[in-house]
Amino acid sequence: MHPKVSTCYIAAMLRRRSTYHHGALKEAVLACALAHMDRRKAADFSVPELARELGVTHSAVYKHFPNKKAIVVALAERALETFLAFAEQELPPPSAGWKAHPALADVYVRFAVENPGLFKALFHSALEDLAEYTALAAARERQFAMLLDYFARAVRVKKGVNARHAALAHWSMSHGLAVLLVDGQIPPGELTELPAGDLASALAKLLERGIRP
Amino acid sequence: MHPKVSTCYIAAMLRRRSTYHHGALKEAVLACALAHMDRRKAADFSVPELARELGVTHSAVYKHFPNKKAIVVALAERALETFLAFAEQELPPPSAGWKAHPALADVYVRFAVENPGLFKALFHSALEDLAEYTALAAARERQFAMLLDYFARAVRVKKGVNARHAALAHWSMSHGLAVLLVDGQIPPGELTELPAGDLASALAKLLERGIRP
DNA sequence: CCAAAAAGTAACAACCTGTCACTTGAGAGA
DNA sequence: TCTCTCAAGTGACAGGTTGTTACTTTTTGG
Repeated sequence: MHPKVSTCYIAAMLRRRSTYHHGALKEAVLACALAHMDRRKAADFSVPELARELGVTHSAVYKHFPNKKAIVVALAERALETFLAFAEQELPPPSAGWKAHPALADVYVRFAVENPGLFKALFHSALEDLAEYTALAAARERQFAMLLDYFARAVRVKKGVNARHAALAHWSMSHGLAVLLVDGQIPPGELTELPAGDLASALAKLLERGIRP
Repeated sequence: MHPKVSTCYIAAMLRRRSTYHHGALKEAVLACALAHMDRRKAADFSVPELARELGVTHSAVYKHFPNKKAIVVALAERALETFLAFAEQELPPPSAGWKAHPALADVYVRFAVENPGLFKALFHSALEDLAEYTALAAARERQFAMLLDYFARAVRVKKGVNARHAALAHWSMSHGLAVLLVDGQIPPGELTELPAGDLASALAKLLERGIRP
């Protein structure tokens, strides 16, 4: 959908453009910004640098986005869409019950590792105050609620266990692993002994087996 | 040790200083930067703004720190010290075995929530490339290793369970909860039903009890 | 007491965010 | 086809930030 290749493609197209207007700058800016967030760990980019790579003045970018924050917001919206599509494609239906949990944790972590830029955009510090972006704020709220709901369904709840708290625990576990991997605090090779493509569920099992006598 | 009050105190002292040199600017800059990182979620600050609050030219700051990164590094070093002191004061000795785990998770999360600025400094994006700050890099490496070691000791390891992986799972859980709380993704009131001052351990127990049939 | 070093200042360069007046060209309607 | 309008791009600018440099002031050690 938004492969990294497209950046170079669009950029090249732009550079040898013969027409004054190309009509693809908005998309190109998003792709380029995402590429930067994917590559650099700093989770940031500079508008003039994007514009330079796209062979355009930085003012042109501001014709499509009111400010830099809007670019991050657009990426975050895209991140929500992408995650949703990924989850729908990979996850068993919620009716699958607690067995679905490892899959959800795994999908969460894999999404982050395979799309570090989108993941960082979703939790970018520029999104702290979304007052003027109520659409994204609502969407993110909804998505987090849905996530927690899914986690809660996936958890087999014993009596006395608050399902929401258990869901928060699972979210914490998945999010922590995702963040530590994306930030490079846990080196990628660290988990190679675990079943490939199932890191989170494997860790969850370890946690479950290891914690009690 | 480094209370938030000291910022105002030092700043006031500086503002009505009669002497040309006050000899406390370095400390004042650190306190002021920490205050900013505590207050604002953005985990960032601007050197001129700090200097303005301290009644000093921004160039003066650069007499004490070669660059902005060095300020973050100094805060990160302080974070390591503070966390270590906090942990030593709060934790049972490693020989306590698996029973220590909930305490460690709890200490980790409480440290983050009570010292959001220090916690953010420790994982600040400016620390990505620590090539020229080998001291901090080594210290952080050591500390993370120690943390994982402690987690590993705290986990009761059954046969077939890789202790390091189990420790990573616990770190992920603690870190994820800390990040989500500090970033405000989990509202502070969300966990009020859980035993106060023992959030992480309560969640770990939920995780343990909830995951399996 | 004085000379050197420490600490602060002012001015500067380079970059980034964002704005504005202006220009260009593409497409719609007569 | 011609023209008019408006979206899209340009260059110049203002103000903020990082960091440097040459200069000034104060402290301090011999």
